[in-house]
Amino acid sequence: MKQEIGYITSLIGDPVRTKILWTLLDGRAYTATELALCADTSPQNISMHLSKLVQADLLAVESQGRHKYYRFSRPEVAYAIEAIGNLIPDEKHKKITGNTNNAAIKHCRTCYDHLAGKVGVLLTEQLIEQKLIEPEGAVYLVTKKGRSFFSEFNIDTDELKKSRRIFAKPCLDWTERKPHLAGALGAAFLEKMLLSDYFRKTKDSRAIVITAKGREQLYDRFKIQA
Amino acid sequence: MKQEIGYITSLIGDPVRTKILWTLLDGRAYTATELALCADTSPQNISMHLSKLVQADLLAVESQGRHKYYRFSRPEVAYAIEAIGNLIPDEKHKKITGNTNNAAIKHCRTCYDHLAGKVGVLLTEQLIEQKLIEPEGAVYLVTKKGRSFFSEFNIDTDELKKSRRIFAKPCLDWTERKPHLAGALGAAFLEKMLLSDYFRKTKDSRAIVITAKGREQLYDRFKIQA
DNA sequence: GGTATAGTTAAGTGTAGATTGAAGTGTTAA
DNA sequence: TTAACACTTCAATCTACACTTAACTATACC
Repeated sequence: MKQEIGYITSLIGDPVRTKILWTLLDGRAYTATELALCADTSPQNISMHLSKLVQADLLAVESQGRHKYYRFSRPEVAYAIEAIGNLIPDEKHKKITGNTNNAAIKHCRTCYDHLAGKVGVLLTEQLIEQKLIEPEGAVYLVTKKGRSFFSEFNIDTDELKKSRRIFAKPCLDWTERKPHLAGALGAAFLEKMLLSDYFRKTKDSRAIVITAKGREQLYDRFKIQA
Repeated sequence: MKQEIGYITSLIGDPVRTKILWTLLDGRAYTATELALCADTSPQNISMHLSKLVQADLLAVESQGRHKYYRFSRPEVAYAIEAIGNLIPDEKHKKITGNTNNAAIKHCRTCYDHLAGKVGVLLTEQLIEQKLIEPEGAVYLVTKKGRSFFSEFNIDTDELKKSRRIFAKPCLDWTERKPHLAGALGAAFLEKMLLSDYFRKTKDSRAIVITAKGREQLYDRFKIQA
């Protein structure tokens, strides 16, 4: 039973669970009650749904005091949800989540734990253009020039490669339909840019706002007018 | 309603519809009754499910006489289903579809309309190794050497590029977890290899058998012992 | 200690939507 | 021109499983 796709699809298929997964796509860990709010349902109900998702190894839990934090158990889950997002009938992507601020989310957002949207795609294209990373098969390699670039952000690429997680790979952007940088490097890069206050996360959305500082840097380094 | 993921996930979530989608993953077009057999349900029921999938633009229909042939409306649907396949709990992939011939399907199969499985991945690696195609961003480019290679198979790569479909891209293999060649080129390549009788499709499975001729060619050209 | 908050578990209920049965349209082939 | 076949449509039925109500455990903080 557990080894069939039907098991996975039926899990993903429930509207409440879909909302949970869609919410977690911003890469943050959420508590059960936060998710209950997002999915607009009761604590008991969300608890039931979450336990099913954990049992199927789609989500992982971590207890912190009386809170329980839920997040994706592995990046493939996020990739699959994104792939499903790609199937949403086009029609100019009118209502993306039923929310309103779709312009912002198309422009600049997180995809699991890395940068996506128009800005994410442009940035990735520039990293390649400037020969900081280069595509090789279905992954990206970091060039010598790239290694020193990332070290400016306190990212030790050699150290990152040691992690179990895939180092750097393209992830298809569901609004731009072009690839953006994902994997351990993509995650680290976004993390450092958030730390450097180039970007700031928004409260209840995957949208990300670009700070004045970030705007300046994006233009100076990459000629991106964000 | 139609512009939300919940709409898509709930469609994919039904067990009968999942079976339909999983079956169509071999790239063939199936009639309604064939699909009813695969999904082990009644004609009326399959008709209802199919019409929902068509309405959502996940499937396309073509009438031929009194038959109706169903297939994926676009490659992204197949990619999404494959991405979900990647989420099946590992445990050595014991029961892949509930069928028995899992060894064959892991070794050599179709993924939508191109070659996948161990052989598909090895072949793709060799195409890169021999500099017939080269990765560039999230797509593959065909080298000059590659152009003449494919023309041996009566594939006019320049002509192929004119189609709306993405020319050549890596697709993550859900058994090998490595990329294999997809897109218009991947589809054309498999088509020609089937025509040349290197491979033959099997009746009710995505598994593909390698002919003696194919085995020879794979070794001679690519040093692949299949 | 006591009280508030976070989350879980168990039993009973309700309903969306899959399934079935019966009757229909259009197509093929004898 | 009849019969068999491929598929659809429309009610009627059935049922899995999400949701609720209620009682419970565990942690936090005063």
